[in-house]
Amino acid sequence: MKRKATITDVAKAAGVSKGLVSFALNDRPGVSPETRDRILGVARDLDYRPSVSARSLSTSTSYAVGLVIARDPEIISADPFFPSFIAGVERVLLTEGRTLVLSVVGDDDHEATVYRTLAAGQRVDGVFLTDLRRDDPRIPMLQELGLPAVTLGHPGTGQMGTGGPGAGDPGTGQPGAGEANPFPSVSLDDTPGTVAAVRHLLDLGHRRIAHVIGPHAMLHASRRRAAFEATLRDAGLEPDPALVVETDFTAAQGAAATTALLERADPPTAIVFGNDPMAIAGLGVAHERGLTVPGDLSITGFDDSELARYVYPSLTSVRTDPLRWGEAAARTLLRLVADGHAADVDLDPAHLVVRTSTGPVRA
Amino acid sequence: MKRKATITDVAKAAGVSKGLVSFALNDRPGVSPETRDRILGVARDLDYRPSVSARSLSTSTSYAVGLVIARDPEIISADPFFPSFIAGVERVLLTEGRTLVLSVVGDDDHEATVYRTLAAGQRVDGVFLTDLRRDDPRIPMLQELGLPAVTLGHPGTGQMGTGGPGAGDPGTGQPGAGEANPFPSVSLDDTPGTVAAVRHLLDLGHRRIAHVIGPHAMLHASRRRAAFEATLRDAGLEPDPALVVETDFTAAQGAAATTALLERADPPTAIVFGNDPMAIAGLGVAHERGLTVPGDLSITGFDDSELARYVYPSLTSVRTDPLRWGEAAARTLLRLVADGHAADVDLDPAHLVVRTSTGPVRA
DNA sequence: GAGGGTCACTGAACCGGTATAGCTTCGTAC
DNA sequence: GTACGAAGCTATACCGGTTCAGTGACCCTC
Repeated sequence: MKRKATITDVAKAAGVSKGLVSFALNDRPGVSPETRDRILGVARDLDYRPSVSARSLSTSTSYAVGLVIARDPEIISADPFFPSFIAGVERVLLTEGRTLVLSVVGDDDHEATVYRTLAAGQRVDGVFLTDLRRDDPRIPMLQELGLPAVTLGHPGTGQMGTGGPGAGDPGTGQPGAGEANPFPSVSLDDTPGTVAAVRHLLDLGHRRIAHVIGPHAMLHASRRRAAFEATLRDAGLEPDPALVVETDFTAAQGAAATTALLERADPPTAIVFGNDPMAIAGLGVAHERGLTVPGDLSITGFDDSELARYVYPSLTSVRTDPLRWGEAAARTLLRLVADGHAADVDLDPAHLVVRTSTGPVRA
Repeated sequence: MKRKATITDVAKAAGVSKGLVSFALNDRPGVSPETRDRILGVARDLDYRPSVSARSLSTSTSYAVGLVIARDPEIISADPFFPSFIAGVERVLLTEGRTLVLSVVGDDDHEATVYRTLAAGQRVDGVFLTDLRRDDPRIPMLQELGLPAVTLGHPGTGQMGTGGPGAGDPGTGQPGAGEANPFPSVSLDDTPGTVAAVRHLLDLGHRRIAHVIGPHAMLHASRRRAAFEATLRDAGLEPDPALVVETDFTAAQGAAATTALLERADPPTAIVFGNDPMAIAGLGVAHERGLTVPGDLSITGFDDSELARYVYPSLTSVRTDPLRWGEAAARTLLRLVADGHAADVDLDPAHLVVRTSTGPVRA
């Protein structure tokens, strides 16, 4: 293994100053075409690659972006959202020569430390802010740190985009309409998907519909809950709080929630789950108890993971396209870092994919 | 947002030279206890954090390790192995102040480029080598690049550890026993798990057992196949090549393979799947065709993901503990980077977790 | 009380890039 | 024929750490 070529080596070999090599490589004006070609040729011959740390040091740029995931390892592995999202992010970063610095922290305490470390150590130029929480403390913190960020969804209204057509969403409102999002957001409005799922069940005749949601602290959970309840009210039904169960998104809690719901004196005839793993676990519990799906119980998932299509019965789910979400978020973050600003992006809203886990309520 | 404090600020504030500050912070001898305390105090007051790029530049160390995943985004999101593995890696890195640089590349062409870029740009100090392939070209490449690496499993014999007790493994042998692994390996012998799965099915009376495996090019696929076939032979059965189906690890191909197997004139009575998503998809196909599991068909998975416990019927699977694997791999890689060498690690071998997707063959 | 050794500390070089002021050289305008 | 401007290039400072040779001060020893 021979020593790596530095910019000085290239300069010497090309018979110019290293400043000029820098100019040529970053194609800036002030270099004659012939010299530029010669320099580029020499660089190629020497297999020269600029040192990222040296470049970072002089430009105060790290050429990397960060993703901090504050969820239990268990949950991450079960929920296909993040892997897909990351894949989308990578797809963009790769073409731009940036890298992704990933941090998985179990609990929230460490989370703040991680952001501080990333920011202070100049490890990353910007970060993605996922799983937004109510009055998310990370937003002022990142502002104070001066670390650019892109939020997944609007902090004010969860992932609400420009407003789901006709969704209403009277539950969440704009809490503190004054506090605008200081960061660009990339949103995929999941309200229409939730609404469609509930309407679909209503159309099938269901009246006792349960909702198994994610952690209350996460904005999208409360937003989806609001959409869920608003849709019921639109149909003239009063939502029953006892039919809303909060979980941590794991299959284990999805199963437990299903069991609890089915053991009630007046069990629901349909359950809307907050993600696919929980829905699949719910499917298992139903079978276990001798219920048929969708005969005795209809079930819907969320995110439309690959497996949804292949379980039995195939799972009606809400498609959110995390891959595209990751791509859009990455593009927005890179633009923000480069230009100092970037426009909000609204992706195609989530929509319902009807399969065979939902059916008419038993007469 | 005020400017970040540099080592020079600390030095000035403490009234010493910056060299001494560096010594104090990296607690090296040659600093009096009082001075050290004073410096550390000042550093804390100023909320000083060393710049990673500056440090990287002078030490030629990036304080980051890399993981390159060369699988389709689709597959990664379906297969819980990598998320868990990454979570394990993170758990260790976090305590050591290192970060993980992740790269997801769809196809193998880009893979080489990514390694070269990571190495040449001094982006990472070392990498994890996953999904080892037969005569893996990445090994000589990394050697040539001088980039430290840790392999998941032995390149010679797949993930074989010190040899599963009594497993025999006459199929794989040591191909080219001369080519030792230049890198330390962290292995989790999955042969005992495979053997146990097949034995379990044989004990239940199954004779026509199919095997749905991962890509042939990946070492663990061929190793598991060998273990599978050896176990059949031990029982006096001749393996039927038609009952071995190669897939890309996606649920889609798992479903397709199951369909193909069940449409044969002499369908298998049990199927051993290479991962859980495929097994779950297989479960779905069986149900779809009106078969009961395990009455008409027994099914086993691999990796024992969280969902395995919650599908119906609950999935008999082989537990491999990717989380612990990640932790061990990270520790080994850090040691390798720090000391220049590290010992191979053999984790507890995979073992079978029997649930309800396997049962006696129908009389 | 001079020589030797240790300890605490300083100052400057260095890592490999980028940024910029300044120096040639040449062409053109008046 | 001199002045001026621009193009092309060089030299050097700088980013923020680490490393190491060197400098005093102090103690010990004979």
